Amino acid sequence: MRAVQAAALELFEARGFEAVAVEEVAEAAGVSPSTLYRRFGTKERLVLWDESEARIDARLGEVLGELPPFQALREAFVGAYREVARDEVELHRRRGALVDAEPALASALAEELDVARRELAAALQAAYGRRLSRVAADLAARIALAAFVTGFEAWQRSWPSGLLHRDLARAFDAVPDVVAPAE
Amino acid sequence: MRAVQAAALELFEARGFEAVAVEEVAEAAGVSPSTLYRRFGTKERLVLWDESEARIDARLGEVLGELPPFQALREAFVGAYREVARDEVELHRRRGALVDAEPALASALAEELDVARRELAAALQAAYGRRLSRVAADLAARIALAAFVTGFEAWQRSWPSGLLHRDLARAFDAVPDVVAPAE
DNA sequence: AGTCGACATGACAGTCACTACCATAAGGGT
DNA sequence: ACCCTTATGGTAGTGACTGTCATGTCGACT
Repeated sequence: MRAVQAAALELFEARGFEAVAVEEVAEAAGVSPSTLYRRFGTKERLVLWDESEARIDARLGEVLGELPPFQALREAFVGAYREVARDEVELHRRRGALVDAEPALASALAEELDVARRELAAALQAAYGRRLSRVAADLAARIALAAFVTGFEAWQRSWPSGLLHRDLARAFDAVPDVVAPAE
Repeated sequence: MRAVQAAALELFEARGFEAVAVEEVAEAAGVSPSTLYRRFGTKERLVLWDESEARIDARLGEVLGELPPFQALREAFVGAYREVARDEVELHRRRGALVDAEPALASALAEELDVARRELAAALQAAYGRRLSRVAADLAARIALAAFVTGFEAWQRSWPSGLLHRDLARAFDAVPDVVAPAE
């Protein structure tokens, strides 16, 4: 899988996402289109597929219920990226750059985040029960994802001087100011 | 356009979004597939196309710079829906129900919101200049859209007793509590 | 009235992501 | 050797979407 994604990134970076047919990626990676679709599902997931999402879920499982809802989300996202290997960070950056450059990928990312939002809201509801209304759980999940993506993009712009988990933390901490600015 | 959308909604509600081919919508509406694609662009936009978005933009133009950034966004969304005709509200509800029922439409909506987020962030930057950092503008736009959609969905669930603009206002007002809960 | 140009529409052919469906290996246990 | 499971490759389709060209319609201009 990693090898297939690597081959796909090479091709997409060189010639553009739309200009490369899935069949070419399959050939370059040495697998059949059938297998490729079975594993990745869509052309976009060749880029968006990410092993490290599991770490966010794991961290969230540890802190859910221990902290207030939004703080738990903050810790899940920030904590998950506190220790990542250097080559993995480089992969995040390449994929992020590709997403920024290709509208089709930006759209697909928006879809995936929408799915993630549903799962986060459901996890919050399960952990906090009726202490958290449906509307509040939904809002918390949406705002946390907003902070996450904003922090990630800020990190991309600050490359290579920035630290991902630090930029994420900054984005989360900026939320209260943005919502109720002193002005 | 309204007529075409009406025909599309009838078909999609009756037989499901995926089960209806664009060609069938074209025939039912009495236009050619060519024209249909030229006007709506994608199959999903047959449902998502919305005349009233212009009112949000208009209201935003009035209050941008007059209020603090997030308050301006709040007023743009809430104010735009304060006075809407009854049949138009009914159309919103039908389209919202379809979006909830059809994953393909939910994905497409996520994409459109992502585009809207970019435009909002750009408008904020233009209006507030360097008083608002890029990260803050991005966050404000994302959070406002989060509150908007959350409020819209809450309104759908409360139908027919709720008022759209009131549920929107509630969602926006819930944001500070969600971010920093007393617990 | 007649003519030209702009513009919307329709028809046609083609591309490509994606989906069944079936056949074929490749291990793994009995 | 015998299956049973699982992963893979191949093949034939579907349907959304694009590009292009021809046709009509309407208004402006002479």
